[in-house]
Amino acid sequence: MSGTLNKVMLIGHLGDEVKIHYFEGGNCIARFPLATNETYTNRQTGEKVTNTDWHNVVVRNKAAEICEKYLSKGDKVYVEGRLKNRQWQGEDGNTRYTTEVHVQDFTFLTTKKESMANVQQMQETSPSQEASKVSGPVAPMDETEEEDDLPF
Amino acid sequence: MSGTLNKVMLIGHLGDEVKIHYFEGGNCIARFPLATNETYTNRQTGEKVTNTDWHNVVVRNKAAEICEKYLSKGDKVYVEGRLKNRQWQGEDGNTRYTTEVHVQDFTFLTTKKESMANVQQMQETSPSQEASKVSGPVAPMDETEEEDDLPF
Amino acid sequence: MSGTLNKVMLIGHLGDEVKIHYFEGGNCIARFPLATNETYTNRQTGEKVTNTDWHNVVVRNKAAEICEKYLSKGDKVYVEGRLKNRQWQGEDGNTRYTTEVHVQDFTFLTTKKESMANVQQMQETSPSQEASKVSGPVAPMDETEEEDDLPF
Amino acid sequence: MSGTLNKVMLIGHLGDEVKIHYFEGGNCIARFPLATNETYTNRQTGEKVTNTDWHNVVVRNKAAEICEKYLSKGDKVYVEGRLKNRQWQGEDGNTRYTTEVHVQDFTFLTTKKESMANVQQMQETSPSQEASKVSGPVAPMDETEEEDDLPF
DNA sequence: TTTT
DNA sequence: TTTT
Repeated sequence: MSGTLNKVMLIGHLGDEVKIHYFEGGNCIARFPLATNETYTNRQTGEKVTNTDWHNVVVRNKAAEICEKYLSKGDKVYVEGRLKNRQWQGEDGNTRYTTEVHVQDFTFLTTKKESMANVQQMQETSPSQEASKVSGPVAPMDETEEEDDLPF
Repeated sequence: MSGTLNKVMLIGHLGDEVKIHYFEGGNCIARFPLATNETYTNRQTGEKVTNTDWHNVVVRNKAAEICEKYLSKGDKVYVEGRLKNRQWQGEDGNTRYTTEVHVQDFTFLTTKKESMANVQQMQETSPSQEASKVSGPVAPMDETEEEDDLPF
Repeated sequence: MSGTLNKVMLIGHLGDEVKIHYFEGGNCIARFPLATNETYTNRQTGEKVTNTDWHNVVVRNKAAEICEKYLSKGDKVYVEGRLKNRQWQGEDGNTRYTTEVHVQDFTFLTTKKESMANVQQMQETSPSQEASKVSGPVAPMDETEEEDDLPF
Repeated sequence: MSGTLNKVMLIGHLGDEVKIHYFEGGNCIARFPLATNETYTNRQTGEKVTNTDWHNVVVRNKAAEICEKYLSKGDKVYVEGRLKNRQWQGEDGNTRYTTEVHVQDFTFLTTKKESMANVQQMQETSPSQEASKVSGPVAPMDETEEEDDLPF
């Protein structure tokens, strides 16, 4: 259902290290701040202005572990996902709202270690996918493999 | 400059009427809430869950006036723009943060009045553009008109 | 791997019915032409010009069957996918190239039958996903169900 | 008008140098091939497969000149634009079709010369824009400057 | 070949 | 607060 679209695409730099948190049962979530910039010239003064926007990026499970392993503060990354509003209780008892970018796909744009070569362009995987992937003899990294030759 | 990307694309329904505010000098800004839905089936219980995300959409100047004129509560619209964090002072004196979607392009997806036929697929125009458009004998609606003089 | 991005997003109308083709083994592929329009005003003559672009849309497997079942000529649809070049042998023996849009996600924008309510916003599913969906007692429609066990 | 969307977003590497062509009247067009990759693991054989897609990128006028000046074979770039079908006459007299990506926005992702720092994240400008920009005391590079202080 |  |  729905007929709606909720899509965010960012290229930016990590403002801090990736923080990962594990839940009971093995799920995990990683978070990091991502900075994007816009630059424009003030028409009155003629001076160049750079403005930074910070985005709360959230990644889950296998993708979270990959980000935690390979991304560092300052790295450039492309992330694609959806906007999600999260509300939480402030210390003063009031409800606060935060907008997060929940990642569905990403690509590292800083090339550092050759070891990370084969983990890029990761897609968020659901638990069912991961299960089947781990159990299979050859675990495909994403969903782009040709499905024609697949035995199910 | 920058080498970064900050892009949001939404298809959703207006949760309320468009509110427009005029500034001295003639600039204006319009705001409306936009709802997107995600639907999934809870694997434990088997029940279908619909979750709604609300987005603070912000439109400026000419585009704002078109939205205010043609969009109503419940209408479906495609908007494209960038994420922008705005901070404001709460009543308790604390700084609060809101994430907004600043619209650069949009398309109406609810077709109601034939009069709106020629205002769709509006692109945000910079002041310089608008100036030249108004002054010219024929005001192009977007940036694609330049191809007229090119032989392909 | 790769550090590249290949993304297409279209909202358009089907120019013809969906044609589906089944392979041995049960895989299938569906194709349909999708029209997008641009409109601009010729600056010389002042006349309004509408230009149509046609896109070769390709969908696979379960998503293909849903499109074939619910989409008809003239319907409006949002599709998201990747550009893919396909080459084929012309009758004259020369190699020809066609660019296709291979769909990863889509949303119906024409609302016709209530029966299609629960098939929209389909994501291309990998074989492993499909397997788990069909075999499981509760078939998740997309990848968002994993959040059930997470406390936020 | 239109209610349609035609959007392409690519991150890839230039497969060749930028070729620019000037028309009478000062307009110009630049072209270059852009490569994107997808990588997947063949589940039968277990071998990793990389597939490259080539895109015909087309840029116009000021943006074309910037690309010609700062982009070289092998550079990584983000381009955003629309799909456009062009037909031409083959040597055998038959009509051939080519799909091009007409760029509306781009960002260099290879950082080479500091001199290019202030030309990135360029947006395609229509002739009217360029005219007004050049004539103004301070020419904004794109449309993101704050419009609040503008006299209309 | 679509749609407004 | 929207929509299906």
